Amino acid sequence: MAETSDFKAEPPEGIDPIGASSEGASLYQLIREDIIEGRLAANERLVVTDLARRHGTSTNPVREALQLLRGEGFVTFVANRGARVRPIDQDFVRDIYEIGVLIEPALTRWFVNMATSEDIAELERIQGLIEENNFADTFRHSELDTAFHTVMYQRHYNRHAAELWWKHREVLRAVSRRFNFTLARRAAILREHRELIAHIKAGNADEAGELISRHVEGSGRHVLEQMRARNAARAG
Amino acid sequence: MAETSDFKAEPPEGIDPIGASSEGASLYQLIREDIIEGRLAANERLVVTDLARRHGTSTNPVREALQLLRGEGFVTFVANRGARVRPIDQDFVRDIYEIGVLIEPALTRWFVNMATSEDIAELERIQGLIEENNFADTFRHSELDTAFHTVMYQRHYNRHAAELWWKHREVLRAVSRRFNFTLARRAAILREHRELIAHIKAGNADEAGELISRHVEGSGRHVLEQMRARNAARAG
DNA sequence: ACGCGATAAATCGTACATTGTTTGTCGAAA
DNA sequence: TTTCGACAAACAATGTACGATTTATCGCGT
Repeated sequence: MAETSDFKAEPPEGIDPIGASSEGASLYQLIREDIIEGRLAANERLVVTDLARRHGTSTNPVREALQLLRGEGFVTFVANRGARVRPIDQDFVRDIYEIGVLIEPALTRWFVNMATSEDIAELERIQGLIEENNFADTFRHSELDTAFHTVMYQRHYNRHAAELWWKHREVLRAVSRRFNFTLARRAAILREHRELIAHIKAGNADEAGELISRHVEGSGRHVLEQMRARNAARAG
Repeated sequence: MAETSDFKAEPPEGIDPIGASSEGASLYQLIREDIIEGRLAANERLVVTDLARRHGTSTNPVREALQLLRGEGFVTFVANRGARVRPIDQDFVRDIYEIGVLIEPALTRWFVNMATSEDIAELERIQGLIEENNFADTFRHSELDTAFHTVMYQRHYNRHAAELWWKHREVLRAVSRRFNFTLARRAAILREHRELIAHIKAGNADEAGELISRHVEGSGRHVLEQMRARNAARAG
């Protein structure tokens, strides 16, 4: 499939939660992206009439999209006062990184024991693109990094865990795109990916799991540090 | 608060995801319970008109409730074909138990380091009620057991993880109520709870985490075994 | 038994009514 | 003059009704 060099991260199969009415589905996606990408401010009111006008539909599809987003946790509701954008703040990001630290090692261990040579080739190919890009294009790195991990988690039998990972990843991807990578972090990412591939080749499931745990934790620490810095800059 | 002996499990604070319109909220809860408790069969069609008539409202609140349930994963949608009940089958249950095995130990370790003497007294009180009930009333055991773990996870700083646990727990509670506990499982539950309290008192966070891991895994194995048995009985 | 077309049924979008909330103005008291 | 509160008008959320379009059902003819 993605033989071209422009990578677009795709969800693991069977995850796509869309399927609403054509109108509703696209509305859901649009609003959701606006939230994740930060185009809608934290706690901003989501006025049904406005959204309907802005997207050229009537109010009902908007209302349904908002409920869907509520169920997924991106929107909060207060009775008779409508919807607001759930803030994607440091606590939010920390929470989902910590959950990742708990879940991803298990997914990784399973993958190591199930990996085919095609899987490994694919990982090495993506890793090649990552090193080639070398953080020049932040967006591209973000997509490639996501693709790298998707190869590992894609086929896991625990669809709930895989779906959870993907939903979290979509948020983190958008958040981390807003920042630059420190030199130290760049080096760590490349090193850890290479080390991970080595462990997979050797069939060292536990070592790979350990490594992923540190990888995710380091990634979380890095992003949170950046968020803190930006907040401090904004406040000071 | 719950000084009376009839326990009703309550969610950790700040979790309640309701807050829709008065109609919509209750509708959401009613349909959700019908799914979790198994009153609506797996893959059953959820016809908006029927649900509206049955609950004495118009269709719009139903549609919104269904979207909310979709976001939470209890309902699946196909475009132009409406909603169906997501089956709560063995895979589903296995998936969320496995996630529990990964997450609950971390929540437990944190609790052990934060537990006050009031917390411990509360745990011992609930454990007393559990032993007093001694599985005579399955429903009651289910509520008490949930309350026991809620005491531990309630105040965790990672609200996402606590919320995830609670949502999973609501499903598992309903599922496990459909079965009886084997004598072996009864003994294990009581023993592990007592042992857990001892670890908490001693401040042994890691041991408590280890124990919870086994506790959840054992619980999952037990429920899955029962589901398998019932399925086999139904098939044969 | 097997298409196949008519009919029934359900989803989905639109428009509207009702109810509750927010806002802004006016006037009186400090 | 400023502040506070009552009141009214605008606004927005929530519920209802309805029509258009798609999907499911059923009976008929082959």
